Amino acid sequence: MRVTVDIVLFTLRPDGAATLEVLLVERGVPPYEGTWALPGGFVHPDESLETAARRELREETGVDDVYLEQLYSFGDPGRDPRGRVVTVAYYALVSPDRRPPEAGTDARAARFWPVAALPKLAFDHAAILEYGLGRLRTKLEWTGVGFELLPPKFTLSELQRLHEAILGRDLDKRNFRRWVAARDFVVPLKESRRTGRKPAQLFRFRGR
Amino acid sequence: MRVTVDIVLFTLRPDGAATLEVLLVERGVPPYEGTWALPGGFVHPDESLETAARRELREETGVDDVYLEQLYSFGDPGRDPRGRVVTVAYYALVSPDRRPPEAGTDARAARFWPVAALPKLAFDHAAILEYGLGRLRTKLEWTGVGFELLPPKFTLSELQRLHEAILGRDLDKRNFRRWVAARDFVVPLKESRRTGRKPAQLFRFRGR
DNA sequence: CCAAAAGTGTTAGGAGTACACCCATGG
DNA sequence: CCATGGGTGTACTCCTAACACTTTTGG
Repeated sequence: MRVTVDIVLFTLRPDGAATLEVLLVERGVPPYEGTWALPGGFVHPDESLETAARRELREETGVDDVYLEQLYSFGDPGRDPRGRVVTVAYYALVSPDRRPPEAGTDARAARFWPVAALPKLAFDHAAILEYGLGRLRTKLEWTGVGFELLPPKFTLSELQRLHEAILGRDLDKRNFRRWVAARDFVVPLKESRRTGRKPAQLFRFRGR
Repeated sequence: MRVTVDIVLFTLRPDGAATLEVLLVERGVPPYEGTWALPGGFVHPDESLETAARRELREETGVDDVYLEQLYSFGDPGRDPRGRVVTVAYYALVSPDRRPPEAGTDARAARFWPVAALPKLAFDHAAILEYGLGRLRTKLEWTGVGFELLPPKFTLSELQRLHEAILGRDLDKRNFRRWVAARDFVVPLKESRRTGRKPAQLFRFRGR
């Protein structure tokens, strides 16, 4: 019986609308050659599960240094045509100001896809992705997770658009700002962003 | 690389104080022969993870038909002296009116232990148990889970003692009853329990 | 001066918490 | 009649949700 890790890595494209995207790789080897899949692969005998997840992410996509959390394990017989494979799924968050992913080992291509318009996925990866999305939403409501998806300096409007993108609904500006202020997630900086309009106060996360 | 399942099975001893207990087996085979451990074992090639968890529970302890939910996967190298073993942990809940567990395959003994007074555990099972306990507590606060720990008919006081046992603190009787009523978790029955004192209204779960 | 995004307060309803007394029964 | 656990209401606080206008800047 073999064990793999698969990673559902979310990012946010800061294109005004702030669309939520997931990192996928186009498989370069059978099975499912040419099909898009979550990055992942077999766990080595001497590494922990989380280490394996980080290594696979780096090898297959060049993405490094991410927030990572274990999600769920999927192990139905028949989920992998190569035989019995149990996968431990992780979810990860990266800010969009990182260099774009590059295809690595066993991958023909690596890129982000908007969660609203995904290609057909290999194995049971559609189910894994769906599970990750659900977790991301609940995490966001109970804890402050989500900050990892933004660049180090950001405006409150950007933070709000992030939450709206993940939750899939609009939020009230004043209530959202009160909510953020009540926790103390963010620290105001001495800078503001001079966009074409009224300048916006910049913030960073508290902690790190 | 091999895959096991381990089950953290909670029950409630209805001894007035309502103590929370966990099912453990005394290992009858190496490694850790003679040490107490969570029930569990290797996943067969043709069964799902959850099926494996149910089978192991039945084989090792005679316990059947339980509420079961996946908890977390533990896979650090070195956690099992037999080599690299990844375990998928489940947590389970049973009502206390079931017949007592019986030692089965590979188990010298099987019994419940109060979570407040546990023996030394094999492998990394102490960490797994601790994780399960944490999950049980948070589940209880956000959802109505916990009902599975009671017999089919129960009084509100019994339900309250259950919550107190799991949360580890006392709850206000009136507030607790209002909380239960606000969700609609329970349905009143036409019976009451004639205990030595004022009879108590019996309830069952909605949608059992 | 206009377009565009930033920023800001008040009110109403719901949920949780603290708190004390009467009731029904069996012995 | 008394000991025991069953059962009930109110007031306060806090969090959430609804809702609209003014400010600053670049062009």
